[in-house]
Amino acid sequence: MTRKEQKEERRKAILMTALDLFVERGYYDTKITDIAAAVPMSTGLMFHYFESKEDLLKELVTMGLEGTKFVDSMPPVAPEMFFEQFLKMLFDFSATQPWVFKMFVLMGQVRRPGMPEEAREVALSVDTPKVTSAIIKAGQKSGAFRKGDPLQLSITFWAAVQGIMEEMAVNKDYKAPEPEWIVALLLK
Amino acid sequence: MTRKEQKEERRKAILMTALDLFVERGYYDTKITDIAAAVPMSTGLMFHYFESKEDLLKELVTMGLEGTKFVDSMPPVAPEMFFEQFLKMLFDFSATQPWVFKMFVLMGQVRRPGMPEEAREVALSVDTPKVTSAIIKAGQKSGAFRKGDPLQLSITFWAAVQGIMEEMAVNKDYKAPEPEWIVALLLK
DNA sequence: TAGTATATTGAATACATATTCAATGAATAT
DNA sequence: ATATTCATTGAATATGTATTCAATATACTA
Repeated sequence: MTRKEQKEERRKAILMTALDLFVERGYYDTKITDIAAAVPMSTGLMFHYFESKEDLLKELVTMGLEGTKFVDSMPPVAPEMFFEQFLKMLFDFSATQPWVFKMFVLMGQVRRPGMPEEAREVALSVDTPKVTSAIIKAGQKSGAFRKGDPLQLSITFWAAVQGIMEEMAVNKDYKAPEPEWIVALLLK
Repeated sequence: MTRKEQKEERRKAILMTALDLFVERGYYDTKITDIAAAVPMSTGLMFHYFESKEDLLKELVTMGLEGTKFVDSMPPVAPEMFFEQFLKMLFDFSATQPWVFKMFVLMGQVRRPGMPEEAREVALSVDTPKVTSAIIKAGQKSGAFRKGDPLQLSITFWAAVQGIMEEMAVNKDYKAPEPEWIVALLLK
């Protein structure tokens, strides 16, 4: 393994550790020393790999942004199926690929006011509720979805999902719910 | 107005300002100087009214705990109605008594790991999901509620509500959803 | 093997922010 | 009226934590 690859490995280890801690304890309550201790490595070395704590967050969110592209790779399905399949995938990830799941949670957290500006802008650069409101509109036409402003329904849905995922990230005793429970929010 | 009353007023003003900021920007990103500037008052004076920032948070959460008692004052209703009425009340509060609403959001936030221990313990001292799982169980008996572990359903419901309320607290363009959308999570 | 680049450490520094404090003004009591 | 208590300020201090840095070890290059 080349030195460059080594470095890349180490960077990833830091990123994954930071992701865990950011999601479990929150960005501001996670200290650089906490991340360093968990990797483990000295605190000073952290700055050999990342310019700053904010930079670390920004890189994570940028990765997360890439990740949102996997939505595009989902096979096209009817609106009635889209949300259920998406949630199924997401909740399965929570067991098989926790980092994908945590990334999703982080993206939601970083969108909130008060988070470091640069990272926040990256997180806000994809507007999921707007995208999925089109799917909801289609579902309403076909009659399976409940009446109501599609954007409001969409925001409500994703806000509920965010709340549930944060609970999952933090409460180890809590098992992922059935996707259909949550999709019921949208259906007639 | 006596001096004692004056002081009480001022304390309340600080508490309400802090509540706004804590909910909108998060506890750790809200600086004492931010609260002081918003009240407004000098930063030093803050410590004439409260021992510390953590103490301020703890007093807020203690108030919130009192507030949970208003649930007991809700007229007894059938399980199918309980959640819908509760949400209706909560969402109405978001317009008429924003502080009650924000308090609810804050309680949820302070329960999370990484928040100051004393305040967190107070917030955790009431276990809403456990309480309402009994109502869900009753609703399942009567046939209106969907199948599934009552506690898991209960946690899911409140996690979704928390997510939606945080969205409301932060996104001024977002209008409160219809309670029935969310209650659909529990119903058959 | 010698020399150069990279990785690593932990202590020193810089910085942000919570908290204290000495001084001043305003209200209340005697 | 004077004394006493409380409210208020803003600057000084303490504290916690991000960041830098000089020193050392380790890995690569020729």
